[in-house]
Amino acid sequence: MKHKGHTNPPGRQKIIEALTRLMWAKDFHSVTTAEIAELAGVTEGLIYKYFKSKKELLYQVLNDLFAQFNQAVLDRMADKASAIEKLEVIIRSSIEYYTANRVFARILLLEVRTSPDYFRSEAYARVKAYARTILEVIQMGIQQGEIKANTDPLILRKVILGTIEHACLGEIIFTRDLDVQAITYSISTIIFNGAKA
Amino acid sequence: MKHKGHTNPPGRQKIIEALTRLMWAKDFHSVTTAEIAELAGVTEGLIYKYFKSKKELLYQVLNDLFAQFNQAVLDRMADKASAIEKLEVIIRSSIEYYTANRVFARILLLEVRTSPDYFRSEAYARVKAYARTILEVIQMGIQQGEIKANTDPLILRKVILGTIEHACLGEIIFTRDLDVQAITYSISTIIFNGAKA
DNA sequence: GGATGTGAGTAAGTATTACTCACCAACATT
DNA sequence: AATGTTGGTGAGTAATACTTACTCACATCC
Repeated sequence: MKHKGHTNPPGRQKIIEALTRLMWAKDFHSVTTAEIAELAGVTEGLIYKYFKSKKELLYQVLNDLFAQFNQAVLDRMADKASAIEKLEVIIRSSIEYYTANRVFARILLLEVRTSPDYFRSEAYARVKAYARTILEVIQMGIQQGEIKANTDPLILRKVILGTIEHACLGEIIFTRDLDVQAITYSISTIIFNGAKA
Repeated sequence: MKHKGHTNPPGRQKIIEALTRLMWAKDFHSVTTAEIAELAGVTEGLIYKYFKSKKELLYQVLNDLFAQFNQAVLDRMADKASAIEKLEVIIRSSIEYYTANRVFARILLLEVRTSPDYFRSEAYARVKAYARTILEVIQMGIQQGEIKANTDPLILRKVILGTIEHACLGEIIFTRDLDVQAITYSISTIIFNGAKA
């Protein structure tokens, strides 16, 4: 019998937690279903009751984690009036959250992107919605005259997201610590004021 | 007997070519050693004569491809005098090369980064050397007064590399085409002149 | 010109892995 | 009392990455 996905039984939650914990130590591919089942205290078969595949399990984990991340950023953005302030909050919050939740960051920025299935998943739909929010902030900034009128909003978003991701990747992979305030300031300065003298 | 790696016999080259060709159609993990061997016209055992593991094979493929990429960019940078011009060449060449060689880009930006072994590989050493070259260009630009003196060179590099990668990722994954000239111009404008009005 | 070693390649394994399927035991609902 | 649904088990299975023992061809050296 197949699970319909309208409940959240303890076994299911244990499986999600087990994968998340195991991914502190190694990458997704190196984690086996046997390990997950053992740590969760269930049988391997149960994993496939709740998730179509090992990958699908990963996407669900990401989906849960991203929902939290998204909410955290939106909350912090709420009280900022100007578009540039909002974008600064996005930069600072992302870096903060990524470094504080390395497993989440690794899943989002590295593990899922390799396979095409991800881009049809619920998790990716959430990521897309988040990206749209950023785009709207940029467009608002242009309308209000805060951001140069000739700026391509899609490209500015790429600059912002790409920079954030690249800035965190090194620290995530090598588990180095970084000074969130200093990096946020440096990034904002370059993106908003330009590098040219 | 183990292979010592001082020659490049036909079998070895066939294996590398086979993996590269197979990765046009699917991601690395979905490509099996059986498939590689069949397309190369050799036995599975031979793969493990020349490569310690399937991953090691991937790193070697990347190593070869990155060497070409690196050389192509350096050649194009050679005749540019100013630092900003050099950086523009880097941006344009990267985007051009990534979109023209999607398999290379996918390996470099997506497939290898998931496992820690990569960061100890020869291929990664090459990538690091390339990154150092970019850093030197930025430092030169600061010394010559082209780039703002208070710019953090490491952060500017992150902005440039992060933006390039993010800009290409979407197009690589969804195999969309992009206007290299237009995107290069937009990116350069934002990074060098800033987004703020 | 036999002995010795070495590089290129094969063939037949093996342990592990992701995934399946039939089944069980409660507990609702009809 | 019959029927279905949910949460969970346990014994499988095909396929996969990797290993080991083995050829064959060809240099080189005394």
